[in-house]
Amino acid sequence: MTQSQKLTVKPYRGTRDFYPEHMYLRNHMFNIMRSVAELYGYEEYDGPMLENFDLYAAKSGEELVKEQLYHFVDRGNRHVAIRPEMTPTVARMVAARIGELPRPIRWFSFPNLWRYEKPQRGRLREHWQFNIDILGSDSVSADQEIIEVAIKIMLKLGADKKDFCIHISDRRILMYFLESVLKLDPSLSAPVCRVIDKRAKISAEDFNRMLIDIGLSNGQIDEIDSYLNLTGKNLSDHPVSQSEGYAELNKLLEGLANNGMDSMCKVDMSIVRGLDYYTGTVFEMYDLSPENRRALFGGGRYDNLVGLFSKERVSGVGLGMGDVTVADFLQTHNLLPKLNPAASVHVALFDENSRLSTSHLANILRSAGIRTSMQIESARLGKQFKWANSKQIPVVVLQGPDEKAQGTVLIKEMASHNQRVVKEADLVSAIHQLLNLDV
RNA sequence: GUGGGUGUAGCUCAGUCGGUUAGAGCGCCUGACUGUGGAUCAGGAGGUCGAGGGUUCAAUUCCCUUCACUCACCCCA
Repeated sequence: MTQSQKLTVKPYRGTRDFYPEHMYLRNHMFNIMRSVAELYGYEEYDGPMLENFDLYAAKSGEELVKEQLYHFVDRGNRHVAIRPEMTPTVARMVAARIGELPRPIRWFSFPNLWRYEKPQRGRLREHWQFNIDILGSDSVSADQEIIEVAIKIMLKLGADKKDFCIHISDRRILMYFLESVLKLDPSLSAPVCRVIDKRAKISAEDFNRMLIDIGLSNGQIDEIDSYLNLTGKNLSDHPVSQSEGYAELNKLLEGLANNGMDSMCKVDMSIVRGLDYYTGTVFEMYDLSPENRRALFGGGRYDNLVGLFSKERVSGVGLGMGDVTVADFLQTHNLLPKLNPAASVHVALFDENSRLSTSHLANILRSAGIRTSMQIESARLGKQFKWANSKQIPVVVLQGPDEKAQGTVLIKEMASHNQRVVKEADLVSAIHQLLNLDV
């Protein structure tokens, strides 16, 4: 092979390699999410990365299927898709056992998802997403629980209460507003929703012009303005307080306040969300740092996705949290975890003659539960210490001929440069002591 | 899909108004130091200057195309 024929080392466009330091961060985030989910009694599941193409053709947005879905025909002539989202898989799995699963169903997962995007900040072709759902309950308490889990995760990741805010709305209030207050032609509601969704990002002039372009009157635009300015306080005076969604939203806020979560939440009528299948509560979490003002993740209540597969109606509420956006949040707020050394102790190898006894020493440490790496290639001791230093391993153990003859071992603490000689029998306790001091 | 910016060593970047053999810092390897790492010193490896084509006596430099990265849109969570 000539130079020009060498394969590229770059990962496929829009995907990432997770080197150990990246994997460490991903595991850090996911371990915290997992522990909070389990604390609330949720169970972990997973599904295949490949699904029947029809699963997405049925319900996911047209854009998603036409432009962004990875799909192919397999050797058995089946039309197969790589999952772009997890919700259809959850719905399918729940439907398959609809008769036997005790409800509510509390599940979570960490799927990798694929979309044929043009890669850009915060959007890649493959990303991992923490998905958590509660299915089989219509109660707003389920909505509350999902939001609580999200908040607990943020706090456990190290976020301050002032670092983030969950913006909450309810699709039913929005629908009531559009139909009964604004008396909008149903064909206009989708484009109007899209403009409302965008309002935070665009100027008031652009906002008004877009609504005029759609065909709204100035009076209607004023109505929309005052609707979007509603908060929890003045909501009760507005005509939408007649809607079913209003009562539900109130209950949700009451529940959150009861558990001390209300300071991290606020009513925001401009929250719409793109997916068609949301029917009730919708929410998005925002980073409050000026450097990273954007939605971190979102979710909401979707009624009857399970109905695609089953006669039975099962509603659910859930959220998806992407690894990319959460990592951005941690970085913005200086919350990235310190990389843990791969081993606590490195056992140096004096020379080839001491290989067997050195290997035995290393195994004594491992039996005691101490993470221990051992020198493989014999090399100059300076090189071995240098290696341990570059891997930030805090302790190096060495048994040369002198120590061997006396039944002792040399222990060196790298940070302080201190070293001492202990009896072989005291090795484990001496290491334990050192490592505890370190922490 | 649309528009802007950027591609030079593993990384961060200089440089070339077109002209011998393309540089620095950091990192890596070797040695000074055959029982000890963060310092110092010396040396070394590593580049078809993103790729292809064009203009020219001569292209890393100018032109075209293409690919990749990146930002903003579009779209979407």
